[in-house]
Amino acid sequence: MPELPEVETTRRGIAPHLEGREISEVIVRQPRLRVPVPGDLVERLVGARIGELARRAKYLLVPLAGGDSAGGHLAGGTLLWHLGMSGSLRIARLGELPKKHDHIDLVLEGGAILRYHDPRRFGFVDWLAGSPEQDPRLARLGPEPLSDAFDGERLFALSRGRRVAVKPFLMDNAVVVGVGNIYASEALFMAGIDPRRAAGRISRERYDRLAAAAREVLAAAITQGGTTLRDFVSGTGEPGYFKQRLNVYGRHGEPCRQCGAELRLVTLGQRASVYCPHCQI
DNA sequence: CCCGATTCCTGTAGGC
DNA sequence: TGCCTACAGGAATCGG
Repeated sequence: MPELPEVETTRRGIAPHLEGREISEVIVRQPRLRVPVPGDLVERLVGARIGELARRAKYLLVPLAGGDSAGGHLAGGTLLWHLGMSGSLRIARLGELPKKHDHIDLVLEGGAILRYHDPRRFGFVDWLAGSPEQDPRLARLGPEPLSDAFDGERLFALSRGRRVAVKPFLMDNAVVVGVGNIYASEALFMAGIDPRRAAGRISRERYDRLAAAAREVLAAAITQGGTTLRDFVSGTGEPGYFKQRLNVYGRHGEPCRQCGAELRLVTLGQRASVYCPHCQI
């Protein structure tokens, strides 16, 4: 499911096919996504030229400018795209027939198609008129986990007095963005921290380890093209290969790769959480 | 403010 | 080409 590494893998995969190209046609087969597809999306996009793709948290940002044949009065703004938990964006060839759950196509000049597939429809695409950072969905987000603004000091400072378990704390987008269930589980294993531990009762030193672990696991996952559990494919249609590197996520009942103890499953913040009762304290 | 619960959706797994 | 239920989850939202 798309977390930060999967969105980043998608951005890198589709960017060379999109940037600088004009959108010649837009096909919306299913407008009922998590957020309804804007009624004027097609007229906003047709004729627009795509700028440099960016990512903020798990959002993909597609800036639009007026194209040569647009007339121009509607061109501009930014697409805000979220892949939800089963969404993928990939490049399809002109003439490749859509399959079930292929909800949106952006047909580009030159014949490539950006195709959005999302069986569970938890994702969405929205159009923003102004600065993306002023959108309420982006305005209150914490720092990027791979930026200098994310470190053990921040985790320590924000967690004082908090009784919530450290795992949902790490998954809180106001604390740090982009860390979903998979990578929170893996980072806590790497740092040797019990996911059930109250966030406010973890030392500064251990938060330094946790921040470093989160950074490391996310960077490694990006290198591997993300994690494919079921649906995820990159912008070029490839699965991600980080699944084979997972130490705890989805492995409850199996032996810990470090110590051999049986991995345990608990629920924290309404999310399945797997941990090693021996290595994580 | 803090925290837990609920909601959206559909494919898959597991029990019978 | 068996039916039924539980579960997966990002993030907005609500209630205590």
